[in-house]
Amino acid sequence: MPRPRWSPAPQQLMILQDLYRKGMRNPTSSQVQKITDHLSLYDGKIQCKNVFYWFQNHKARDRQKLRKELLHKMQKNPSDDDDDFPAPHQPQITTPNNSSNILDYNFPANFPPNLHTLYPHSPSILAEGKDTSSAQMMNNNIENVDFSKQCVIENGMIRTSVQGWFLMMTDIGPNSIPCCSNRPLGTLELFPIKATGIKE
Amino acid sequence: MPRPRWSPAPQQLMILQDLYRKGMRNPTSSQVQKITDHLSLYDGKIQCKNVFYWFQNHKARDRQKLRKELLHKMQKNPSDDDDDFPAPHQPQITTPNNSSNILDYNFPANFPPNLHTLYPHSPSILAEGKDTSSAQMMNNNIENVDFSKQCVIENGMIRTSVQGWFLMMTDIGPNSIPCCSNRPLGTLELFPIKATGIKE
DNA sequence: TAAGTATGAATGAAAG
DNA sequence: CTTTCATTCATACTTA
Repeated sequence: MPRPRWSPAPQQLMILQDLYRKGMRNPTSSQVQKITDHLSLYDGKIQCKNVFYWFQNHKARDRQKLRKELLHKMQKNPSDDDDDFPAPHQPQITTPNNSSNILDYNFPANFPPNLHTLYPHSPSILAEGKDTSSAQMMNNNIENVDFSKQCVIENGMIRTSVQGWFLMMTDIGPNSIPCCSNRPLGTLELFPIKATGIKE
Repeated sequence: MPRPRWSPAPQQLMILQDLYRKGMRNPTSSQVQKITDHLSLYDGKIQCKNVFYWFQNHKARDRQKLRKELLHKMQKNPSDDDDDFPAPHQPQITTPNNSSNILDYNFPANFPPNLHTLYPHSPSILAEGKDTSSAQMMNNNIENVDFSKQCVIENGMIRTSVQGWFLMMTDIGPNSIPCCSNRPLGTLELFPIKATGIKE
């Protein structure tokens, strides 16, 4: 008997959207736990995986949409490729808020992400491989299989190190932005109050 | 309209699951090669990297699931435990094939991994000093547990810092890694299917 | 109801 | 290895 999939209640959706709007992209386990706990006030059947998937999907589709718009823009103004990007996002460092409400979540300094993170492709290189490395062989086609038709993904496990310009903007990791990652979560009460004043 | 990403055929999936169930976790390059070669009988478009990634993901998510279940049982009653992250599959013992094919794989001596493999430092569940990524678990968070040392030993995988990253997997031979060398390699002839001497 | 869409869920691929 | 990204599947919902 497959349980019907979770569907966020309006209140839950508002909270999630607000958190997302505030910059939350990859909530940590504790955050997911607390969010789930809080959202369960509105829907007892919510699970952590729902919150997790919600952020995954929302982020992915937001990015997808952005990518599509960008592509569309670049098709119209091909000459403006580089200038088409908005000005480099200024790191909006918000003052670390030590409020216990999770709705006071402050987005990290590197938010929103630069568009370069959407296409962080680097030219692949070939590398010498040892026959005992299974990872190394991944871009080797087996002999009796022909992949000439499709666009074979040739960049295997080896990538160049030219990544300084896009690595710095990778997102909100637990160990990236100190002001947002090392909160004393053990004593933090993320949902002390009911979510009020949230706008849609 | 090329299919951009490989999707295992049911037969392939059964074979992979069976190998995994038998204890295969980090197949060596030759093993991946043999598996890929064999699975290509069911899907000509399979590549070595597909097999490699399958094991990587399956292992990671299986481990993740184990972690969650363990924490669940240690935190609360497992009475109502249908929530949270789903189990991708349940190990179901199938009739072992005694022919000289893939199913003859014998799992290593250190399999299955006990809980110490997952928590080598006797995790204190309630510790909340550090945030873990939400992808790791959906319901509970564990404190930081460092597997790196053990993983290097156990998997024989190292990382170089040159040119991005690089995976090197040492082949577990009869005289390589002591803790994993008890594998009966003599019966590891996974795919002696081809009657014609291909090579070697 | 069929077609199209929005989105929860899952997983292959890859980055870190 | 862990974590994240991209793609796809599955299904509830919307629309004509």
